[in-house]
Amino acid sequence: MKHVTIKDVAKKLNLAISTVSRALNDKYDIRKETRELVLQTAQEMGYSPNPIARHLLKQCSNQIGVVIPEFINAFFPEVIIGIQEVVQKEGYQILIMQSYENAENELENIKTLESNMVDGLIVSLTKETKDVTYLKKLIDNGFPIVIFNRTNELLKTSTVLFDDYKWAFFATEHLILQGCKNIYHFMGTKNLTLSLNRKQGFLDAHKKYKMEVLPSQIIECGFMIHDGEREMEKLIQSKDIPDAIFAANDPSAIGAMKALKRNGYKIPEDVAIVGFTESKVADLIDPPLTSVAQPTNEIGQTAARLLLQQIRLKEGVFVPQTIVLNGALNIRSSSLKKI
Amino acid sequence: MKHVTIKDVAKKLNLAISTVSRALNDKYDIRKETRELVLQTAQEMGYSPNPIARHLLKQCSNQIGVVIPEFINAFFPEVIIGIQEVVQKEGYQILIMQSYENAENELENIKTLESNMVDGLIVSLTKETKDVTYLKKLIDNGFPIVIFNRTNELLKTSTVLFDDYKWAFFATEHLILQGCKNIYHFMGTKNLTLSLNRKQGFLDAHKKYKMEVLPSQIIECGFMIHDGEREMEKLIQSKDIPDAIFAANDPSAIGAMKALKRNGYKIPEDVAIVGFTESKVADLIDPPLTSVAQPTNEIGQTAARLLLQQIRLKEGVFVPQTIVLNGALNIRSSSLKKI
DNA sequence: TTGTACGCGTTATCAC
DNA sequence: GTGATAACGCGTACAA
Repeated sequence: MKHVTIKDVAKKLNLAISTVSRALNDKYDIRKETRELVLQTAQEMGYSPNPIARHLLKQCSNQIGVVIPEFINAFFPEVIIGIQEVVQKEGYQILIMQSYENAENELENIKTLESNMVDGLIVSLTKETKDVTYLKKLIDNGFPIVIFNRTNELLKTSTVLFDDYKWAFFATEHLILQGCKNIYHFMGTKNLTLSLNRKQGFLDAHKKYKMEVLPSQIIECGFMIHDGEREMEKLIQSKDIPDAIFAANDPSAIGAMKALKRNGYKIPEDVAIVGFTESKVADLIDPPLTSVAQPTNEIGQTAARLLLQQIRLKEGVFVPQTIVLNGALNIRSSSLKKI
Repeated sequence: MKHVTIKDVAKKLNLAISTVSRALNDKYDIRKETRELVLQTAQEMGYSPNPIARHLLKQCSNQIGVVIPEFINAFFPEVIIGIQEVVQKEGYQILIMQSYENAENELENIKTLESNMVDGLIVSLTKETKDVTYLKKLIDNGFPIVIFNRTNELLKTSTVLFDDYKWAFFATEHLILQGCKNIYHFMGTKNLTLSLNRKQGFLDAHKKYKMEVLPSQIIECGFMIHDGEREMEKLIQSKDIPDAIFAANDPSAIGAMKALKRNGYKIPEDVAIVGFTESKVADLIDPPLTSVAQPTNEIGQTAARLLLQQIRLKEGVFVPQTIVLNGALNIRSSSLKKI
């Protein structure tokens, strides 16, 4: 697997390395004939430039690293497609690493990408990430980083967020207006800002209608189907059945539905369900799931644009921007008590 | 974002670069005290080795590239998790690139990873990939590559496959035994071997029961929900309604279900449905979908093991292995005509 | 035990 | 226009 190098081409043509380099890069003054000769023989010999060498010299790579917690749920893959749509046009490529919702993997992924000289990083934190000192250090040193959705208050850099508070409020209000009196919230892990915002929306909707919320109505849950299933099963075992559940995302809502159906409860008659982060299957499952839709593609595109902007800033002063995107509540039968 | 280099450390300690290098790599004879001094100051200065420089020198990177067609469907992400479980233990990291089911992107991804000096590649082809000359050239040059699931007959390298033929046969037989007389097959694109194998299983099951298959019963379809939806909608428009559908994967089966339900057809009474490549939502949708389960995690692990084996082979003779994994048919109500 | 010098593949800055 | 050379950061054979 010997790679053909610029040197090989130079030797073959009895030219200096620098001449070949110039021909290849179409630089400075170079005689047309020599350039075309070089180009042609390079082609024939199967030469392709070695980006590694170029990175070492230029200290940049035209590559962007993307670090996400998981890609089992459709959310992150969809965001990545948005990212790719933007950066590809500008000649950048993305390298994706997933952390498997594990903070150690995340740190290692970030270090790997950084030392591979990506020009910038787009990150969404693991549900377990508590210590962000390394990321903070990178940001403080001026390394271009954009965070989306799952962030941490300590990270002062450009961020793309969803209006979690507002839509959690609306989702909860919708359940209240359906006549639900005992709504439980399956919240995400506490170290994520989005979990806190969604919880706050849940609380404030109750406050608006002067309804009290007991601590037992808020259950810290994971983001996967089995998490929702497990928590719901626990409730069922202890005969503690709410009349509605507002889950922090669709998979945990779907898990709750699984457990409820298995135990003979009817949705929405016995328990109404609302999810978050509209998934492709929301309207396929039985019953179709009411959910808050996030603009996944737009999140990716926005994050990518902010990052490219930051990368190209060079010497100017970098002012972090936070962009909050809007969504929609797709109401389906999982939450409609009366028709 | 100035990186601390080995040179900086050397200068600070008034040592030669090579001494520092040796201390860091714990090589040869080096005085304990100097080594510890170097280690400590390197730590203090925040030194971390530059992998790019190391790649250039060593011509290898301890990184493995993974190129997949898409990750909207759960299949590929699950395979990647299997890959990661194996390679991480051996000190390798994976860089993931997705081709968006586009052959051009795929080629570019492969080239990027190769020239970034990944030590090997794990690839599953795009549904559109017809020209595999570049991959073939890499393989012929001895570059370690493992293909899984979506392959092409020209690629003579280690491959991890699913027994598509057998399980397509069983899935079809199941429908026949349910009394279906007019089964349609939504097949994958023709250039993928797996599509041909699944089709052949479909045909041979009919042959076993002496049932004829008309060309119109086989419809080339994509792998996404909207593909199945579109093809089913076409059939409905032309009043050409089968009594069963065997789809080449779950999403296209789900798409077909969507179109059928929207048009008032009952599943399985009017049309029975069987999917392929068990997805997480198969038993959540309405009605639960019968599907062939593939061992996604095992596919990933096996591919990773074959690749590591090939990478470490060094000078030995490489003998490509093809490993065919087994699955299961999960029968649910979408295909049960009588209970 | 430590320092010197070279090379990995490029590009850029000099001379000529 | 073209050639020689330094540099990017690291590892290592060789000299000291």
